[in-house]
Amino acid sequence: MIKNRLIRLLEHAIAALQASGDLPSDSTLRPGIERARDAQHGDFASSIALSFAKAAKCPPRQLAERIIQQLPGDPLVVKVEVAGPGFINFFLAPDAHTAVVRTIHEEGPLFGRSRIGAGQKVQIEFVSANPTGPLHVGHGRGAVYGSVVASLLQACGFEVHREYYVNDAGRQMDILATSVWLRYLEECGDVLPFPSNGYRGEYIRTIAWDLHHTAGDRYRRPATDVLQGLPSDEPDGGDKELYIDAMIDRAKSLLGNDYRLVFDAGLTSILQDIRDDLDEFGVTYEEWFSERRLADSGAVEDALGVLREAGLLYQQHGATWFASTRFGDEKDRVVVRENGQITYFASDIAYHWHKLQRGYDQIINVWGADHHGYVPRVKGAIQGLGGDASRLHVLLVQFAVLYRGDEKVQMSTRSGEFITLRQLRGEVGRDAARFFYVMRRSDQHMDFDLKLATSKSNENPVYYVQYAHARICSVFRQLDEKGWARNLRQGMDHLKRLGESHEAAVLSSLSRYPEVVESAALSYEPHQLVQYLRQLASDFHTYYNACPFLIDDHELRDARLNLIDAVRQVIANGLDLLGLSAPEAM
RNA sequence: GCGCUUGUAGCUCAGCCGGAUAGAGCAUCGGCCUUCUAAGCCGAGGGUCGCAGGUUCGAGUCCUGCCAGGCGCGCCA
Repeated sequence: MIKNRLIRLLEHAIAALQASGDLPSDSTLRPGIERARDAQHGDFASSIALSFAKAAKCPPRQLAERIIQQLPGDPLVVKVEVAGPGFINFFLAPDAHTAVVRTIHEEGPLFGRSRIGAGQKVQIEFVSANPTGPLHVGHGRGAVYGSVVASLLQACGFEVHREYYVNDAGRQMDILATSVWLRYLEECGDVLPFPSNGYRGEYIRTIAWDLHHTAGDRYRRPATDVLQGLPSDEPDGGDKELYIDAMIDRAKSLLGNDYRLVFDAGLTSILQDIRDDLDEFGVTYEEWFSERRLADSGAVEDALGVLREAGLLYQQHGATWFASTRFGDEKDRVVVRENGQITYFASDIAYHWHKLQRGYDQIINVWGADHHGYVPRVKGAIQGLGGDASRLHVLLVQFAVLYRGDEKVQMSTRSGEFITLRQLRGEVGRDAARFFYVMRRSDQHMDFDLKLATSKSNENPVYYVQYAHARICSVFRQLDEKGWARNLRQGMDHLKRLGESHEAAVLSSLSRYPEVVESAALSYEPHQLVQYLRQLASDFHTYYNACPFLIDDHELRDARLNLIDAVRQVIANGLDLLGLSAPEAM
């Protein structure tokens, strides 16, 4: 990267000034350099003289002059000047601008990838929705965001392990199993009241129907036994939580060993649906990590044992507490309830302990933003377990609010009426859905306009980038139809003829790509890549309208074809990282 | 009430480690298809960067207060 090359030149100059005593040697400022916004300011600009001026006790412009005097020569740099209050502007040689075309051609799909993360292992957990129902649109954003962050890190050389934590243990799953069983009994012909706290979705009936279809009446129990002696449910003035818990116990006692089979029927059906759904959405994992298997391995007891030995657990009111306030949490948290059951948090402690033992350099959790209050206790748990909490990065994803034009699409999980991710994909398509989910910063609220995402018009930003790719492919088809062929070598030999301002803009954008991938990856911000691709596409469309490519001057023609082929390659590489297709025709 | 977070053009949003004249898309208005795909391009209008202080060579960016929105404050998951 030319940027790093310039930084090294500056570092050299700073070191020289420090050696001669013109700069204090204890200053640790790294030379900052950025792309000039205005072409009049050259290609790159550094404000280092401005930030160093005070420490050097020297006016900024004068300091800038001294730094320039100490800069080593570089064939790619044709001019360096002081401008404004003390900026150092770098002007690059024409060869430095066009070299990227050659590089892109040589590296092809690998262009933009780097090795900065080489040797580092990253675990990233995302989505991890409870397998109690199909994924809805709220899960979609985290799914795309997590998968793109993973791709970006991988492109930077990190060894990435994608993981879905399957909450296949715990009370919610018991509620699911019981809901399936009650619907199953209805299939058997028994009319029973359905718990107000049960899962009412239509998919439960489907699972129950399948179960009845394959197992007949095997799991049927007399209705009187099912209902006898239960507390009253909420509509009858009772407590819905107590009622559902009693119903769960009833299911377990009446079904005995069969309970597990009903439970697994619900679990495997829903989990398979989720896997298929994500797969079709371009979201894949190295591992589906089972909470139940973790619990069965005794990991919870082990992890709590570690905390106990560290003196971080105590008993109060019959429950076991973790002293998370010692690590900055607002209050201590229960890990084992009075009734002896472990909490979700205890299970999560065990899971994170397991992650720690696997030796990752970074542990990334993608969570819905409503879980932000949960972060301190998990970080506390990691510290309590003797781990390094700075290795845990919790990336919060805000919910997307759905609109259809100006109309807000109401979402209600309670009633079981929500738009599923599958419905969204069906309505707007995979590419548009993915694009919309990552086009904005994920830690901020976003409005997702279904009408806009569905439109196949110029209103839809998805097609803008893809269209640039298709247009370039079309140019090469036209080249064929004219009976011409691109002379790659000749084009590379005449890159210097790319002197139009539009060509300069395209070249500049192309050379930024590796910087963007690196920045987007290290800051976990896929939207940077989206913004970049829109800019590159814009540069190309402008160029396309201003300059013809298929011209008689074959030297210039080949140079231009090489340039737009480089654009095509970079757009394809970028779309690939986003999990989007790069159509050759639209 | 406490904690976290957001406030940038009519709307949706970018804005890099604090840098030079705050940007894009949509919407509005006006142009460009006998020539490589008009899902495109060119141009115009549109801003007290929520408000008030502070930090400094320099603040949309950092700090404090206030106003407004969102989220979180279970022996739920």
